[in-house]
Amino acid sequence: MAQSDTVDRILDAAEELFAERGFSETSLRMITSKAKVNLAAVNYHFGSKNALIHAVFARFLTPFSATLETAFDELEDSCKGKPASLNQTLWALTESAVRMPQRTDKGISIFMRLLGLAYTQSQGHLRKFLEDEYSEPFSRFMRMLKEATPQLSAVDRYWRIQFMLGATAFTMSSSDALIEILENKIGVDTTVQEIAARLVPFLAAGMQARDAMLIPPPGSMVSIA
Amino acid sequence: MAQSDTVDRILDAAEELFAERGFSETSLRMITSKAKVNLAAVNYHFGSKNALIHAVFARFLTPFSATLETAFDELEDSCKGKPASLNQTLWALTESAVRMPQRTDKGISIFMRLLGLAYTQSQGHLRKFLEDEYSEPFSRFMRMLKEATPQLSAVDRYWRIQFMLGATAFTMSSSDALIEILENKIGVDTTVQEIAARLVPFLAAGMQARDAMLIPPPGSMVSIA
DNA sequence: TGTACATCAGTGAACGCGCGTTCACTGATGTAC
DNA sequence: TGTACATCAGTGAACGCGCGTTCACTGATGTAC
Repeated sequence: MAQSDTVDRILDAAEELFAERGFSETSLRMITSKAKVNLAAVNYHFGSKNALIHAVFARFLTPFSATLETAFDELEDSCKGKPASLNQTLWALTESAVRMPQRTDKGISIFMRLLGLAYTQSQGHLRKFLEDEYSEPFSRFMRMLKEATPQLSAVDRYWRIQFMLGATAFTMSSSDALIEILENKIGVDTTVQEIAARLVPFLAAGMQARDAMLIPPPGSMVSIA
Repeated sequence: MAQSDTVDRILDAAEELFAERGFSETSLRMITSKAKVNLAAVNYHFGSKNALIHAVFARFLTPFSATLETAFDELEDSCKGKPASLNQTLWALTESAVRMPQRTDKGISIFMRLLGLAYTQSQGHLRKFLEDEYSEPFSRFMRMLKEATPQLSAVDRYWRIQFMLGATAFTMSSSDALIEILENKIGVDTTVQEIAARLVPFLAAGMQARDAMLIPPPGSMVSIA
């Protein structure tokens, strides 16, 4: 018998369908029929649907977090003790995502979309799994952001980081659809790399915005010039 | 018999559960037992689960788009033919959302979370419903953004608008959770209004970032200073 | 080398369950004459 | 004013369906002696 590829076929099909439709909207029967394997094979190899979801994430997050650690190491080495700049930190993250070896040409957008879903769909078990397995590179990224924005108060930084995560997860998770809309509207074709290249300056500018926080008194907002 | 409030009780329960758990993860049985009405009442009053989802959105979107139209009218009046600034446009939107009469104190975050879900969960019927019913204020907002950022190319503007939508939908849709995390971490309590007040300058700065788009040649990214 | 047994990947069919929806029915209120 | 009928909100129970999971089983390969 040739070395079994059932496990990989299941993971490939699951990854694509989850990214397309979300977790609860994707049934095991969809996955197994796309993967051309027996329905029972999922539970045989993975144990449960939730464990399959974890395996899908582990397959791309484990190499990604290794790549990311290396990129952060190199960045910190090249900075010789001084903290890396905000732009450098964001680029290190972006480049690590974009340069990941991809199984398909849709690789990056599937990857981003899954991350977005993980954040968005309230799957308790998944959140817990990700926290248990991948909190370290995440914490490190947060630490570097903190060092790169010493002018911000902790509260400002917290919210602005959420805004960044939102813009990124949201855009990247719908990148396919957004690229298609732009193609239809203006006839311009776009790669995920180009989106990332536009996103980084937007995020950097937002993070470094002057703290213009002021809540206009009720009623005055519209009329002030 | 007292005037029936079954319809409202169903809408209240559905709104809260949808915001909490998403659409497919919320069953009619959860809704009817929370609303303390008979299971069959949903199909009696609304016809189907999808129609109930539409009704939940219509109940808050219809007054909101009216409020928004008024705010935009006032803003354009006060500008006397000149285009409104980016800040003014964003504030008009934010204020309209924040000032909406709320049924409960959780009103705004439920509202934002539902909008985020509508964008995020791939419910074809819902996207179509929203496009059919509420495309006008959305198009108007887009037009005003275009006039407020004449320096941007159409492509730049398109992507930056997506980044703004992402940051907003994402943050606001998780606002409850994010506020709680901050409370636990730093002991600071936050209102949705304050989040909005921090979000607007972030978005404005991002929209107006210098077009620093450049893709570093592969390999050079980490090492350049 | 031959035989007996163990391991393993995979299968086909069924399980019980919760889902959205339907349907015949009730009982209160409104309307026509 | 009384009676017959229509309308309407709501109900209880059941429907068929797709779901994740389980289980007894097969057949190929590996291992022990």
